[in-house]
Amino acid sequence: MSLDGQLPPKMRLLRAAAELLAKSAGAAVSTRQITQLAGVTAPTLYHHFGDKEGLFDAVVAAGFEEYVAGERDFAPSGNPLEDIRRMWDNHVQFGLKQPELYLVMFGNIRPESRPAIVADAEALMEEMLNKAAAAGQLNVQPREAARSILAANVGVTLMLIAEPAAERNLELSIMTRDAMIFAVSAAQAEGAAPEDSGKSSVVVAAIALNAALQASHSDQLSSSELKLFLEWLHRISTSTSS
Amino acid sequence: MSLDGQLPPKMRLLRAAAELLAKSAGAAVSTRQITQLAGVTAPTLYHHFGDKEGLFDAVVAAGFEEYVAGERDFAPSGNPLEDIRRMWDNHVQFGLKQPELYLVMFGNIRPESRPAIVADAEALMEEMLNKAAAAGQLNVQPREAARSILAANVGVTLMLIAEPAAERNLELSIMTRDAMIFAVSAAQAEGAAPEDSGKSSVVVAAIALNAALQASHSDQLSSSELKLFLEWLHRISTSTSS
DNA sequence: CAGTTCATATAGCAATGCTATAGGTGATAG
DNA sequence: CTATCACCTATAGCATTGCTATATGAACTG
Repeated sequence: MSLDGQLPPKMRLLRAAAELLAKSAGAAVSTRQITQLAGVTAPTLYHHFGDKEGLFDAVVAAGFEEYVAGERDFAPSGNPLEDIRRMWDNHVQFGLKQPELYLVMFGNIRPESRPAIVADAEALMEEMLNKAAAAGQLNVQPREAARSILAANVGVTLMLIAEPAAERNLELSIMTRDAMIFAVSAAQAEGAAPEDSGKSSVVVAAIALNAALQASHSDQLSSSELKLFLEWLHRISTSTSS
Repeated sequence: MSLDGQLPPKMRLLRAAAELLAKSAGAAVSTRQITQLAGVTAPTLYHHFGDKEGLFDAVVAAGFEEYVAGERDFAPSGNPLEDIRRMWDNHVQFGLKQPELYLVMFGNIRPESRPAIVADAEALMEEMLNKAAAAGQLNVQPREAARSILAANVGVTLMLIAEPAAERNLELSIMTRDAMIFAVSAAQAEGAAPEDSGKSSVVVAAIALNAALQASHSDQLSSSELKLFLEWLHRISTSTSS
C-alpha cells in the first residue's frame, strides 16, 4: 500500500512489521496485515523468514541493535556504578518509547524458554559490572548482580508500560534502581554493616581481584594454574563470612 | 471426555480450562480443546463467560484466591519485614508451581492496560508494609515501597520461570529480595548514612505516624483537619533532606 | 539457447474465536 | 395438568488466522 518503494521485499516486510507492531496498541498483528502493507503476498514472508516468529525475531534483532547502541553510547563517567544507573534508565526509556517492541523482546515469557535477548542484556550489564568489581565497588559476583539488577529492571519497565501513560511515575524506577545498586555495591561495607548483608573487605577485595584477573588475560600463570586460582578466589568471594 | 461428572457445565469449563492451561507448557489453549474436555459445546462457554478472556479471567480469579490465601496463611512473625520476606518467597513459589497460570496473571502485560491482579497484589503488599511503617521500620511511603518491591518480585519470578527448571537458581530471588527490603527499610538510617539514601529519623518517624494515623481511623480530628494534617505529614515524609 | 536457482504469486487448507438460530429443560402460574 | 417463560445448551457455520503445495517468472550459468 504505502511501502511500495524500491526497497527489496525483505526490507519492506521488516519495516511493515515494525510499523504495525508499533501502532498495534497491544492488539495482535496478523501476517495478512503485514504482507498487505508491504505490498507482498504470504509466501514471500515465509520464504524469507520461515515463520511469523522468525519475522518478529528479525524485528527484535533490529530493535536490539538500537537498544545496545543506547546502552553503550555514553562516555564512561569514571564511576561504573553511575554507568549502571544510566544503563538502567536507558533500559526503561527504551521500553517506554517502544512498548510493543519491548513487550515482544522482554515480555514474551514462556516457561523454560527464555528469549535470547535476555541473555544478551545480561551480558551487557555484567560487562559493566565487571568494571565496578575491578574497582572494588561490588559486593557480590558480577554475574549474579547483573541477573538481579536486570530482573528488577525488566519488572519495573513492565509495570510502567502497563500503567496508563498519564499515571506513569518514574519515581518507581529511580527508587528501585537505587535500591538494587546500593544493595549490590560495596559502599555499605565501609559503614556499619546492617544485618548480615555487609561483606568483609576481604570478600570485596577477592571479588575485585577476580574481576581484574578475568579482564587482564594475564599469562603469568598457566591456564591450569589460573583455573585453580580462580576457583579459590570464587570460593572466597562467595563465602558468607562477615 | 473425562470431566463428565455431575458438576454444572460452568464448573466443568473452569476446571477444564485450568487443567489444560496447567499442562499446556506455554502453548496456546484453544476454546475447542476446553469445550471438548468439559464435554460441552462452544455456545455454552460464551453464554457463561462471554469471551475466551472472560473464561481465563475467571480461572485467574480462582488462582488469585489461592495466591492470596498463601500470602496470608502464616502467623505474623512479629517482625513485619520478615513477613514481607515470606510474601516475596510465597509469590515466587506460586509462580514456579503454576507457571502458566502465573504468566496469565502477571505476564500478560499490554500497554496502558494493567491486569487487575497487579493492583490487588500491590494492595496486599502495601497492607503488610503499613505495619512495618507503623513500627518505624520503613524508609519510604508504604505505597511506593509496595509498588517497587512487587515490580522486582514479578521481574525475578518471570526470569526464573523463563529459565530451564534445572538451572533455576533461587539465589537470584533471595538476593533481589533482601536488596529491596533492605533499601526500603529504616535500618540503614541508624548506621552510617551511605550516599544520599539515608533518611533522617524525623522522616522515618513521620512515615510511621502517617501509617499509624491512617490505620487507627482516629476521630480526634475532624475530617478536614485530618486531611490537612496528613498532607503536611506527607510533605515531611517525602522530603529528601537527610 | 537450455538448465538451474532464486523469488514471488495463486489458491487453498486446517484451526482459531465467535455467533445466529433453534431446540430442549425446568420452574411457575392458571 | 397444561401453558408459559426464562434459562441453558446444541447445530451449523462465518470470518480470520498462520501456513503451504504448487506454479510462474526472472536472472544467472553452462
